Amino acid sequence: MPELPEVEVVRRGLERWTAGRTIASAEVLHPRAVRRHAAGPADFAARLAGRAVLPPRRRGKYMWLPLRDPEAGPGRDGAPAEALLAHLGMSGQLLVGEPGREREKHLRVRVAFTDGGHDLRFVDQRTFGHLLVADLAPDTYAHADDAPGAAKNGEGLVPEPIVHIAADPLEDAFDEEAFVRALRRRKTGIKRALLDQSLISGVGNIYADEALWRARLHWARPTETLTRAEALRVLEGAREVMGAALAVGGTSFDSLYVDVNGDSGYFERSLDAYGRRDEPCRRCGTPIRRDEFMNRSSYTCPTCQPRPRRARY
DNA sequence: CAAGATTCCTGGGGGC
DNA sequence: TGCCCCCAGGAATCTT
Repeated sequence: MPELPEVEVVRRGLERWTAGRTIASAEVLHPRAVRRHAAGPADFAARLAGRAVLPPRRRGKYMWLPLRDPEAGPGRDGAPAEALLAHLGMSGQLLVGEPGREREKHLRVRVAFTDGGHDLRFVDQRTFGHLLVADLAPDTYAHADDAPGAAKNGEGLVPEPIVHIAADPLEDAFDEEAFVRALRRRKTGIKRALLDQSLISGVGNIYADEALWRARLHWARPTETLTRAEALRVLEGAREVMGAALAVGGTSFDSLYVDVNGDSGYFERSLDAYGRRDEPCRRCGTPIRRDEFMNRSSYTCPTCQPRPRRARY
């Protein structure tokens, strides 16, 4: 399941393989893959054809390729106005490879480039992921002191459909104090808050459990009872675990999460809580417990992460 | 308005 | 061996 580290691995692959190239054409093989592009698949393809792609950017689990008109000469500020926005959902893959290779079974969108080199394919078995072309809007999380000239790569801009997505904890723009304040103002359980992308982005079910295990907090802990120190501990746990996962190429349980070259990450063996039902806690040896919550699994150590007397879901 | 429930989707795997 | 059912879960959209 692609969360922040997995998406970042893909973003880096795109940076290497697509930045600076010009799109020749795009082909939508399954309309559901572009369902959030309101103007429809034909408009989606038309907006990509002939555009050059700038280095990819990412916020949380979303990534985007700012688009530029290659013929735009001097006299304009050169700042991109639109971007190709992608979310991988549960099973989405962005793959780069030889144009002539066989079509993947769940190929949804194919993008060809004017140089005739490697193409870009969006493959998605469960079709929870999607692509769209969107206007770029000012980023409310951006620092005001961005370097001059940065705008030409779309810095300080974010696709309009994701302006409500909070900064992620690996961004410079992430405001720790604002996060702690917002978290403690909520009246819900800590895990639900971590999964709410408008508070902190990039955290999904796997890394939420890992961050909580590191912080020694139970998933049903009411946010309004968290101390400042506890809130910072969860944040630190999230940063550490996602940073460690990124360093080894992300987490992969099967062939559904892969980088742009189709290779899997190695972080699964390093998980401390997620998926470890009945296995000994790596801190204290107590068997890890699985609970059901929000129609998904939550894994905790009953000793290190005792259930609060007053639980919130 | 905020919190919680519902909804979309497909193939792998377990049970019988 | 085959079939049925459950399960995985991000986030928009809904209901309360």
